[in-house]
Amino acid sequence: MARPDTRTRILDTALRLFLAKGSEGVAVTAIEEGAGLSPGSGSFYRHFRSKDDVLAAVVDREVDRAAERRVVPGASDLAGDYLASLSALDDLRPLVGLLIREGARLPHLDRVRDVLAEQGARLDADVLAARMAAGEIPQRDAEGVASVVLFALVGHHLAASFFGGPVGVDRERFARVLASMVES
Amino acid sequence: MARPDTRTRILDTALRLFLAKGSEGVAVTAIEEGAGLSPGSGSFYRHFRSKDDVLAAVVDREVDRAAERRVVPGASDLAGDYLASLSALDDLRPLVGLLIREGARLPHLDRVRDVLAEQGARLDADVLAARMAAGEIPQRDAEGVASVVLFALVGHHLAASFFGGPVGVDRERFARVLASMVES
DNA sequence: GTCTATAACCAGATAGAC
DNA sequence: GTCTATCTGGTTATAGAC
Repeated sequence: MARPDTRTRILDTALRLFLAKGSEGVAVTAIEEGAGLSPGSGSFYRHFRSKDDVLAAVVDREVDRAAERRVVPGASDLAGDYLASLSALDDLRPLVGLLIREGARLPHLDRVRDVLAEQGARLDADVLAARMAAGEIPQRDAEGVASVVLFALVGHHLAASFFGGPVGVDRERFARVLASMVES
Repeated sequence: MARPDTRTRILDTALRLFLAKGSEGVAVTAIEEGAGLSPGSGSFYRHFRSKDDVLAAVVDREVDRAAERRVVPGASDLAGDYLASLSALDDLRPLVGLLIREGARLPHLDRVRDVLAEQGARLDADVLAARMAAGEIPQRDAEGVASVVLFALVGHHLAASFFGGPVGVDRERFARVLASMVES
């Protein structure tokens, strides 16, 4: 595994530092240093026009990575579905981290939102409504249940992401309990 | 209602700007301007030693406000409880916003965590376990259910906070559905 | 306590040699 | 493509008059 090229090393370093300190708190000098370039040299600028430019490129790359992921279609049971969703959220972690730290300042916010929405689409109220109609799960406000499930999963993920580790019960147990609350 | 004193105006302005842009992105000049002082004058420094100092003071004030709030003890029904919890989270919004934007850079992080934990304590697994034992709600993994409830509420709140408005179903409906999922 | 003025510093970005 | 060196602008923070 050869050393990645300079552009890639800059992107990797920038992502890491932006997540740790926010883009405002990171000097181009520090990015150069982290990428193995001489700090203070303008070598960074042979690859990106500005710090905003590299932020946009970092976001683009993360969105691309997120978009590439194929969403597995409805698995066997609900608990499995929810566990898979938590894993999918894991993959989105760097992107979500950027979103949280940079807020509305992020470029391409529309595209980011689209990709996140697509990832969340599988937790659709329609699927729940169909299962309710089929009598597989109890009749309830399908849209409301979908909303509860979505926010429970996202909340669990955000807490783990924010505190840097698992919070509360582990994810298998979490998915199991959540499924049981939907199913009965 | 007289105009607040300068120190208070500085704190108010700093909170607003920090939430909007993050503390790194806010110049002391801008805080002075927002507080009705002449931008570029060092008048700010008659009240705070530095920008970090005012950040600490802003956090302190928000934590104090959060700590002052009395948590209403277990109300009549679960849905009412959950609705009250969402309102309590609303009050914490500025503090949570700071936490999200500033991350680990925040001073007094321990105290912040303590206050937030206290606010969340009412969603205790013990209460659920007692109701399960009393036969009021179905027997389930009480700790797991408490975790799901907590993250659902927090997730709902964070999404609303982040996107600047209600997301998905309204909170009454959300609380009602969540309660029904716990109760049956 | 607020102002004008300014010092000291640091970060973003560029020039030109190699 | 990377380096040394530097320009430039903006930000923190201070000095001293009022």
